Amino acid sequence: MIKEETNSCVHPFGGVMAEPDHKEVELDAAKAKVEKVREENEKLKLLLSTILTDYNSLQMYVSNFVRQQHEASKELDSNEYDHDDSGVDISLRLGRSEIKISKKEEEVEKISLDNENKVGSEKKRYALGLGFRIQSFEDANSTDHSMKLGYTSRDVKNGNAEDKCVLSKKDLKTARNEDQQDVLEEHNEQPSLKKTRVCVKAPCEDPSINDGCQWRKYGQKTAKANPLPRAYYRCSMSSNCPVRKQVQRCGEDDTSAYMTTYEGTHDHPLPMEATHMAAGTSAAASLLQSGSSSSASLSYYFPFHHFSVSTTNAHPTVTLDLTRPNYPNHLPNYPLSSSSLSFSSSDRPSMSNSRTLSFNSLISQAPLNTYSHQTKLSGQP
DNA sequence: CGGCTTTGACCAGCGC
DNA sequence: GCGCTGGTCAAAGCCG
Repeated sequence: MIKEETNSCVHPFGGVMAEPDHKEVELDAAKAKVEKVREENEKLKLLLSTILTDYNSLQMYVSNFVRQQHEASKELDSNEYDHDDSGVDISLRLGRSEIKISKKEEEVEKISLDNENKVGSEKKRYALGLGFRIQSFEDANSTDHSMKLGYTSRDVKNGNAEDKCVLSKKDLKTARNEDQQDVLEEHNEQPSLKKTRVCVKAPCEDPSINDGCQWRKYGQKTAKANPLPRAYYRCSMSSNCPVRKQVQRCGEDDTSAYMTTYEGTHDHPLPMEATHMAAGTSAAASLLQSGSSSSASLSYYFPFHHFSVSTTNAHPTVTLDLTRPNYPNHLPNYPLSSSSLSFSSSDRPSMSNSRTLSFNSLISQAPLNTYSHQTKLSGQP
């Protein structure tokens, strides 16, 4: 575009250049025009980027809105049929979000904020992390009661921990387990159920995708079901961060795919890249929240990827399969260059071009080339 | 030297 | 109660 304009400006006066001293004037004029066109070009670029941002935001908003409508109708259904698990409110805290899952949760949060004398309220409200909370609500009074019980037991435990004189390795472990249990209870508030897991199956040459977090390997095992080693990582961005992940090759016949399982809630702010990851997985985990397991409703949330939900072994698990594109039939000619498919509960549209695993691509293969290399599972070829 | 990985040992949960 | 298995620990080694 600029080039054409430039060419057309070379002889702005019809190519007539009678005198040599006019040449400089013409050159200056041409330069000025080029500069002007360049500025316009920049403005257009800026406008385009603004439009793209708006488009992404709008898409995210519509997606959230429709999802909320969907959840509302589901809630109505569940109330009508009075399932066994009615009255159980599952809330998720994944990524940076200020979306209230339900009015009940808002009330609970208000109560908890009051209990903490509103210290660090904003911090908690905007807490980052992969988290999962299951709370039982029968009525407002019982909620209040259960919460008070939770705090009381935790206070007692903390008190015991302070008084306890740790004498042995076993005691150390016990104390650590109690601390972890505290964290678990704090986030789940229902110890009988294990933490929600989000599995991401990614076709990748390297087992360790850079999801924005810093991980420290603390163990490796070969499970019987899968002879290939499974590596255990702990989040090392904070000394007490309870988040863990497991990385395992999916199978001998599928050596290029790795299953990464995330579990727990970060107790520290996450970098931008990790926020994107958490936002993506949050959408996956929100499937559990909706209580839906039908493929139709899952396709509704993830029209471009294969996914599944399981609750085996008391671990509610969402599996996102990035190795298997799942294109919707009703969108046969969906533009490949279309911008983000956002499952995000994040308040920021994803405009990052960092080399991280992202859920923003419509094509499942697309992120594969963007994995960065960190560590390797030993025992692989 | 500090941080990370490796790896054998230990522990708890679960099924029989 | 016992054995199996998955998850975790921690000492040793490696590396920048």
